[in-house]
Amino acid sequence: MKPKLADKSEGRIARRQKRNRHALIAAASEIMSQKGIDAATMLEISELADVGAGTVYNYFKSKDDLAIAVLEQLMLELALRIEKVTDTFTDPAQVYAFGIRTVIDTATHDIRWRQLLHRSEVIANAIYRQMGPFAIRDMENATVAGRFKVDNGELTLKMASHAIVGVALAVTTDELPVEVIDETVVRLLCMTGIGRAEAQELAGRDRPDLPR
Amino acid sequence: MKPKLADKSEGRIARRQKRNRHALIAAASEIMSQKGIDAATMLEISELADVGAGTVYNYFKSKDDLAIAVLEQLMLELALRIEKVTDTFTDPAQVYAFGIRTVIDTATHDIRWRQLLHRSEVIANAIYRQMGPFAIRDMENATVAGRFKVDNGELTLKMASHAIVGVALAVTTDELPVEVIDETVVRLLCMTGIGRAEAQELAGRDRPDLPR
DNA sequence: TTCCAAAAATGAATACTCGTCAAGTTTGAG
DNA sequence: CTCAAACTTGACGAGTATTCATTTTTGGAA
Repeated sequence: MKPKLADKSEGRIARRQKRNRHALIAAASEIMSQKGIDAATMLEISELADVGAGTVYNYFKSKDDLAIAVLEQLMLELALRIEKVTDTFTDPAQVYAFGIRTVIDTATHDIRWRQLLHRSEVIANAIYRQMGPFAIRDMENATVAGRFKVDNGELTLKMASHAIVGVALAVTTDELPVEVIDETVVRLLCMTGIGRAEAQELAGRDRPDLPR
Repeated sequence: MKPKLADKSEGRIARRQKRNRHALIAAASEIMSQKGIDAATMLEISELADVGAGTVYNYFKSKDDLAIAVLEQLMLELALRIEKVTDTFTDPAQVYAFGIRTVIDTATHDIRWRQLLHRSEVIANAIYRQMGPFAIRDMENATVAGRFKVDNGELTLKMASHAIVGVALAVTTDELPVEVIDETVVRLLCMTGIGRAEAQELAGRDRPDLPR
């Protein structure tokens, strides 16, 4: 800690560490998506990432910590992809609606997400934390524009993220039919204070494809 | 399985089995509430229930199965206590509102629930399954009475139960202040198709104490 | 280039767990 | 009393997350 490193060297270390961290998250993502978080073992993950078993703990406090990192990365990627598309939208309410819809669609259809839904509070939290900055901004914009009436964005998003995970879980386990997704989106939009008719119109609009 | 037992004897066996089952659920409830579901060990539980370690598996398929039984019992008790009070209500919408409110209050304030919230999908499912018959009946009654506009009670309850757990978890971890509970109830009522003003009035009504 | 202390990586060892199962015990009808 | 079915038991197998003493790597200083 004494010898301060020059810029170049600091970059080197940081880069290698970032490589390991990345490799670990990628490996964990791969295995956890396939077998579920609980069934994935730290040994498997470290082997796929090509590091020693103990090395994982230089980067993550625990298995749960690693799972959280995996889910937050997954969510951040999705949030950024959504951002790429919605920055052309003129109606801020539509931006929020598109976000909600895309998250629940992805959670329901993307195979990689299915296994992860069984740790609801972790994935709901990842949605809350990563989508938060975007979603709350959208809700505020839509409120200013007179479309929504949201006075507590954090609460609205907290409720929405958990509800989304709950419905996605019910759909993937065939407890509820996929058709409920449409209605779910409408209900979540209603929670923002917009009228039901407007919510249905919003939810029914054409949605552009996501990039990548 | 061949020799059919007489009524008296059947009662004896059944009673002993019921005792064991009850003791196991009570012990698991005690320990899981204190240390959390994951940290509770099957050995501890079997010792507190005063049965052999292997005996637990004669009554429950797995630790998760036992946890589910614990949570469902906890929820059923609450549902019945709610039922005791609300059968005097004349407005079916108020019955639903009272139920929602009581569940979120209990989840937030009862120490026994705190640790259990960390397995969101399990507890949300317990709420869904045990409150379901009551809550969905109330929503239908309220819809017939013209107070609510619910066409899919299962979906509404699924969303509500997960949202409740999410908010309760956020409140117990100080992520959100307890004050959000009022607004949460209003929002969940809004999801039933009732207007916001009516929802606020409903949520603001005096609530009788629970029995026991 | 060589040296060295600090940082990082390693994987064998630790400490525990869930769930199984062969052996023993209880049950109640005959 | 006898016996077979049903239940109970706790030691044990199979595996796991995490730790830690040891080895390897790193990058500035001489």
